[in-house]
Amino acid sequence: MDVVSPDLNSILPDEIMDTEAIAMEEEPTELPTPSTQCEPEPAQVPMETEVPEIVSLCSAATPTQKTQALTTSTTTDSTLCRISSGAQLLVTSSSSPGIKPVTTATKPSSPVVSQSLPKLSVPLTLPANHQLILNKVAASPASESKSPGATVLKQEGQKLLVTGLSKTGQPVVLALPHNWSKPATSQGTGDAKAQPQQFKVVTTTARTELKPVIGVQAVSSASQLLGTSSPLQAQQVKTVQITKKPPVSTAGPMITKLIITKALNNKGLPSQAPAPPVVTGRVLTQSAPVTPPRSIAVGEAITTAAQSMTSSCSSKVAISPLKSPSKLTVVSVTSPAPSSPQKPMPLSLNVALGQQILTVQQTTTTSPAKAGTSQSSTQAMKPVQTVAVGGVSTPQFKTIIPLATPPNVQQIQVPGSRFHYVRLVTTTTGGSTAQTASPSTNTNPAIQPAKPMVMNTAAVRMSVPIVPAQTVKQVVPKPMASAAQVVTTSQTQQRLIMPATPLPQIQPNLTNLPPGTVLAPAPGSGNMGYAVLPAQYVTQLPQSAFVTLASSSGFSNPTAIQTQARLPLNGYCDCFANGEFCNNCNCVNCFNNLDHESERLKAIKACLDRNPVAFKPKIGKGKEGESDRRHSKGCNCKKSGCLKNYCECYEAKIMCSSICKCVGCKNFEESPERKTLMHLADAAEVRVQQQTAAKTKLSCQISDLLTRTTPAITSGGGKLPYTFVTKEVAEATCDCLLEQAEQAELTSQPQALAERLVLEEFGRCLRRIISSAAKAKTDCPINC
DNA sequence: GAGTTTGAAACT
DNA sequence: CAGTTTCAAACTC
Repeated sequence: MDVVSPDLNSILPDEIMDTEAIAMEEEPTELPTPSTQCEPEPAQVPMETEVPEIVSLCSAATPTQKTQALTTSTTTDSTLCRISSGAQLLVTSSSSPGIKPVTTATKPSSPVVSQSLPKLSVPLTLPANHQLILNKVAASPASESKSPGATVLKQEGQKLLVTGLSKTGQPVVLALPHNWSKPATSQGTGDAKAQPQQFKVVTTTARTELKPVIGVQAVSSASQLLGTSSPLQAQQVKTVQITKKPPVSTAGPMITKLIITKALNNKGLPSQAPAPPVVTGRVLTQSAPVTPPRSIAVGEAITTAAQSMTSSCSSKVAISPLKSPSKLTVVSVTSPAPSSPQKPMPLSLNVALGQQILTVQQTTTTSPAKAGTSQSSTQAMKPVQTVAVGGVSTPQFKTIIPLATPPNVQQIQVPGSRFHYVRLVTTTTGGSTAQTASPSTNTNPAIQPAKPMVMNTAAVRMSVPIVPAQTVKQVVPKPMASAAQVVTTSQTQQRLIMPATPLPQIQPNLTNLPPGTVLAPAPGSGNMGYAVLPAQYVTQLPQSAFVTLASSSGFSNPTAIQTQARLPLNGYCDCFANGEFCNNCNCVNCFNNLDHESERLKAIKACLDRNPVAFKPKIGKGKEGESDRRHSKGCNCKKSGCLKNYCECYEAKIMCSSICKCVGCKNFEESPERKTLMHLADAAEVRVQQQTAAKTKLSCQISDLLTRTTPAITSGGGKLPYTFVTKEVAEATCDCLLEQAEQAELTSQPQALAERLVLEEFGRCLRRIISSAAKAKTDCPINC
């Protein structure tokens, strides 16, 4: 099960994330090829379906397991967490309070990985209470690792790697050990078979809409993290289920964070570019002080989280929504209940992205015998697991934020904040000693040892919002060891991937971790300011800049906000509203950039002060029991009848609801005007499709002729062969002409104009035929 | 492309 | 909370 289906990789975004902060190396070819058995099923379920079909991605997953997974997914009584389409995926488990920095190193067995994260490791020594900026701009997708700034996720063996070069040319590698679900420590736990570790994917179909509105990125990111190679159909939601493995290090509590973000938008990125597998996930694991430093793959991190859960720690996963067509992938973390009698605890997590709800299944290993169970001495405390997707997607960027490995992690609850923050302090690690999550010594031969992924990181402190507390339902066992789950300090392993595609209008209604969101320091909890930076930030950031955000003292000083320059940072800027830095927009005197970092942060703070939900998606799920999306605030249209794009409801292709204050609304189900508009829109779309198809057909016909007919073209430059005008070409041409005529008719063009349009179209067709013939003549003079 | 309309957000 | 102002997108010509 450790295996991540290669198919999943296809899901990976075209864009390549550029993470300068992360250094990664590709694994040696030794890695076993990923099992092909686990092919994500294309099953599609409406995105809003809360209980998506689960598909096992793991090779190890047996049909039975699939069935289980599905069954568990349907379970609703367990912990439910809604994940908004944030750009972040965060998995954390709290552990013991001890906050010792732990060094992380790759597994000794895996020599390769231990190379560094040059940038992070060295320069990133952050002063306490400071933050780390993680986002990075995606580079051109096509170029893969060769192109700087491109981060490519590769799956080798069962490992998932992200490799690439940052813009600065520094290697970036993210790896998911195939056995990531296994405990980091190579404890000869039971055989893998006994404990099925699986990835399961739940696929749901998103509703098909002209405009995919929902932050799909989050999903895709998650999928990337999983390393699935199968291409995701647009509008699919996938849930990955991970079976927990026994805790790795028993020494101490561990906290694992996983943040995944992805940017959908391809501004400036060639949308057509082939999508190389991209890795967006990174996980850092922090072992307890006692345990040796090590680096952990994502899977492992999750496992760790599960462990922590068992130890009455809460693990949280936040998935930021990415604006992707309609894919949503949720990674569920399965946590075994160590202390408890191995009863499987199905925890279902619901993720809502805009209108989408994902169910994340959490299964716990049922058999105690399995894995060398962690030493979780803690009692049978029910772990709290939270999955949240939130954040603002930034279209243009993907960000992977590597977190230093074994840093101290503190979960901090900021009063008044919906977000939980984790403070991470990582120490630079030589990296040589670190162990990979999947020990080669694994007792289960079936499980391929995960290749160690080494991430060197300098001491870094990172503050990351884990989960918006309010947005996520948490099931907290009464017998919590410590009441303050949220504010707990623990050591963790972390990886951050920051997001970012903006979902300007449609975002998950629940949790949002808006990139660019800055939260004031928790008065009582700490002196730290918290911020989530948009991916663009990274691009603008010089290496050293990663730290700069941390120092933003503006948070601590609320009064400073008052002075913020309103200028470009005002709410009118969509970039800013989306939590992004301005890039290629038309802003004048723009302050929404790194050059005006402090002003920007202040503005963000000010916005949040004014409107705590300023960065939340406007379109969310309706009231309980309502399946349709609706505008969170409702529109206020007066003249447009809510049938123009001025209306936010109409623009989002949703009906106005009772909360709207619009006047003369015609945007309701039975509205004839609305129906007419919809009909016209559909008709227009059909026409465009037909026209495109006709042109495509013509091109194909011509191309086909060129390849197979080798007509009697005289090399001497004689007449262009009329033989090109074959029956097929003639038919295709006629199609084009008819289409043109139809279009003219539909648009009520005068006959004269219609005729002219048809003739012009005919002229174009002829030119194309002639051009193609001439080209053929030139290209194959010999044959001719 | 310029000008107008529109409604959200900011502001008072 | 209501009215006004500002703004940029949507729309029209």
